[in-house]
Amino acid sequence: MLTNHRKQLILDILARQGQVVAKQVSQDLNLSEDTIRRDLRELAADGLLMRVHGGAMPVSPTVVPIAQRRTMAQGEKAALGKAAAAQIQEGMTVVFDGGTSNLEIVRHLGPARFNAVTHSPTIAVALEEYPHVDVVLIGGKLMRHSMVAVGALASEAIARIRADLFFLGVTGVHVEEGLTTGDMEEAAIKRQIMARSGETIVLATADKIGAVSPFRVADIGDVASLIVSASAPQDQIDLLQGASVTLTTV
Amino acid sequence: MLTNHRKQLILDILARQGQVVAKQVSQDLNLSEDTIRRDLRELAADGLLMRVHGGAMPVSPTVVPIAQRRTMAQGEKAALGKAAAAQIQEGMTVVFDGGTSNLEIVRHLGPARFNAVTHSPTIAVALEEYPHVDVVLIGGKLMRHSMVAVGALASEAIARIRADLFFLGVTGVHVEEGLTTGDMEEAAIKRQIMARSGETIVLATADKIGAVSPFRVADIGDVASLIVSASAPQDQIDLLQGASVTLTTV
DNA sequence: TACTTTCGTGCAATTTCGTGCAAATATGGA
DNA sequence: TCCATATTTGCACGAAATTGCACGAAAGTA
Repeated sequence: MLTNHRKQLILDILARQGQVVAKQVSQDLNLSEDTIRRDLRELAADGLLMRVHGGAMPVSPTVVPIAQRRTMAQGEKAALGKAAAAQIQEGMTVVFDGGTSNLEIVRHLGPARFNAVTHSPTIAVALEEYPHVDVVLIGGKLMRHSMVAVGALASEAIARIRADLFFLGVTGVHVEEGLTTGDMEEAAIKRQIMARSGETIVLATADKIGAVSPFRVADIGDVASLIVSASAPQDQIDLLQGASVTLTTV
Repeated sequence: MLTNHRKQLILDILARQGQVVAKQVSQDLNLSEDTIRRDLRELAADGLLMRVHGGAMPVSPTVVPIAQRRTMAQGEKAALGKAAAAQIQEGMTVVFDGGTSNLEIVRHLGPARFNAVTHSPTIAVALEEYPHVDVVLIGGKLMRHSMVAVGALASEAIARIRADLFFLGVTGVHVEEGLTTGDMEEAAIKRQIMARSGETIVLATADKIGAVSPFRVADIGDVASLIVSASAPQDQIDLLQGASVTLTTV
């Protein structure tokens, strides 16, 4: 590993997350903390960041407009994405379903190295900016509106995968009708990925709670965890709490 | 091994991986580190790269290789893309390789209905806005910088395809060295797609004419047509006209 | 205050760098 | 063809850079 390359990496992390933790980086790169601290000192001497106890912060808010905008404009989906991204641990294999909610997870990924699997080219493109994440793309016929690969090709590829985590995207979350989506092919693929994954997590914005779409993917009890927006109607949240699922509201 | 050839190779590695490690290159090419270091020194003197301890980095510290290439040769690529898009006929099955040139083809697609196949999620996303085009995505392990799927998964999927047309992307077009690219896996996939396609068309911007990258995809005579920028050096164009290939300059 | 974590400095081990030099190879002219 | 010259390559060796560790100081936490 080249020193300059490592420094760029540190600046990348800073730009993306708004902070750098020396210990974290040293573990990620498998180097001593001394080395990382030396880098931080030198970068600080160049005015590229500001040292703080434990790591570093951006030198000024305007230098990292991207990172700041992200933390400032935290809409409902961004908050859900952040909570979901926190579930990803070093070394995991994680499947990302398509959809804007899952895209929001990718936008809030931390520094953990893991293997990503997705059948959504949109998600794959978004993952490009994380050099420490290995990406496997699932191919197949692309659905027109949802932009996810389905069909026999996708099915075969998924059969080869064993994942730890699956972020499932649905258009309806209903206590009795379960998790539903608008296309039969997509529902089938989602079911198949669930079967190949250790845990399934569903992100649901307020508008999806209590909604029902034509095709059922699974029952609510089939997923390990449900991350819902706290802005959803209280009565719907109460109903979900009756179901046998870990409910997280953000 | 020619000195200039080796230097070109080093620049290619730099563009592809964003860094060059002297030790690594010397082992790959079975040469002493001294030789590689000398090359690096000379390339640095020409301002083509920046020396760092252990190897070299791009001249601009924050340059992302793929992003750089995206902004390069804007008008030239658009013209090439337009000419290539005109080759697509109603009902065809067309494979799009990755790369910015092929992205430009997608941006200039006409109204013809056809089936698109691609192993590049970037291309797939760009195809979304054409509702009359059916898209099949080829999955696999995603290469870091070029963002195309490779490996066994991709290979198996390609084996199922029969296409009429293949828009091949390469980083080097040389009369004697043929069509070359910077990664072995990618070269293998490209070859396989060629074998499954009726006709192969190569788009080449001026900077690729006469260039040679480490891994050969095919000979120039193996492709049906070559669409090159008229702004390429005349002597290089003359050389290509001697080859047995349909040459279109735009 | 007591305890833990992080910081900075000095130091030694390792890696990489630059230069000089000699051998091998390529070039060019008689 | 043969010889002189220029270029390229590999090696040796001292210099410089990088890295990890030790240890006392400083900062943060309860």
